[in-house]
Amino acid sequence: MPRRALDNPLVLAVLGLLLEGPSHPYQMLADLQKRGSSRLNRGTLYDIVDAVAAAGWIAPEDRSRAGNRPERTVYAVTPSGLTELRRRLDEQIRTPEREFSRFLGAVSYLGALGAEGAADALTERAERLSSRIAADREVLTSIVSSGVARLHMIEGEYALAVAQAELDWVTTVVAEIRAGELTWP
Amino acid sequence: MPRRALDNPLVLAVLGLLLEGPSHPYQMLADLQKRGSSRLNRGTLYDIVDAVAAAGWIAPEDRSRAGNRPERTVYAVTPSGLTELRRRLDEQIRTPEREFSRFLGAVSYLGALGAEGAADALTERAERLSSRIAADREVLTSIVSSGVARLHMIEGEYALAVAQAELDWVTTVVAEIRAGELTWP
DNA sequence: GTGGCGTTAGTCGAAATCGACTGATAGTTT
DNA sequence: AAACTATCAGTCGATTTCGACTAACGCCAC
Repeated sequence: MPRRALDNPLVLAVLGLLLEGPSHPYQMLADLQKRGSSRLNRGTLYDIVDAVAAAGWIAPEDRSRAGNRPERTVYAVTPSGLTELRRRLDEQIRTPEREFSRFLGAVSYLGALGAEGAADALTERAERLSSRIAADREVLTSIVSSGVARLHMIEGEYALAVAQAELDWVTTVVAEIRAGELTWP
Repeated sequence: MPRRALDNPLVLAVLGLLLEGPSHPYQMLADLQKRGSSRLNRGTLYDIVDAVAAAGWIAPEDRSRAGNRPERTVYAVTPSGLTELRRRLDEQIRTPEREFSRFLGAVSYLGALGAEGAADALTERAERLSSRIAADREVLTSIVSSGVARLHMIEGEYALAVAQAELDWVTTVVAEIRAGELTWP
């Protein structure tokens, strides 16, 4: 009985997805990937779904098959699963955690690139970030104006806000390096 | 020969730490933890160090022991390790990745908490965030004014900037919910 | 001086995660 | 119609990560 597996952040994602309607793992994978979740392994998802089912938070609803393809097991959230979802949601929103992104890990050792190298790399990041932000913003507004409730796009707004802050920071740092205000010891 | 292990973000951290001087895993662990890195397992660190050493990017320098305690193997970066560090640094700074924090995962399903519940939880987050930001800011300025080069604290500045952006976003969303501008469908 | 407690340092079996593989269907070339 | 490719769905052995354990030291109190 996998116990530690229930710590996985995917648990929340699975519960959340199933809240919008019953689904099977393969489908969930596609949904999660469309919502941008990079690096997410199929095998892992099946393991998590099994663990969540063992915990009683979701239950198989149906074992349909289309044609002679492998059976697909369709799951739905149970009442206790709904409670658990709310509990986790509440807790994870209330308590901010220090998360360590790849980028944060990298800037820690910015010194090793030298002033030039650092300014260079940061400049490219700024460019990429800024075009990604523009694209995302466009997608977001077009979806919302097509009638989808803003609440369902709220995580997109958050991501944009954070990305914009990062962009601002990167551009000011580049400026400081170029102006000689941030010096290499 | 562990190959995938070299993808681990800890690899960069190990290389970066050793750049500041030779050290042994247990010491690195303490350093990394002091720099705020939460969730970081000792066993994992030893595994990574082994893998990095097998890749030839670091090499044992010394096997000293204090008293009759377990030997400690002191590692130092090799020339090829320095190259690799620069390569990774450059790449990770240049290419922004979509990272998925716990919080982002949670806001995606904010709906499940209801307007009241959401506003409540977000309010608490805002409070905690804001006091943490104040504390961090103070620590940062005191360190810099004590003579440590600003470049070595740059990741702290970045973290603060992002945290502040998150705080701003959370407070505006709370205000919108309370004002009935963000509605529950 | 010995009993307890916190720190130093590392090891190792168990648990979680990954990704390559299977094997079927549907559509498109050749 | 055989051959090729893409998508659907899941399984399973190999790899990675975890955390409980060992064990020695230093220090303080009783």
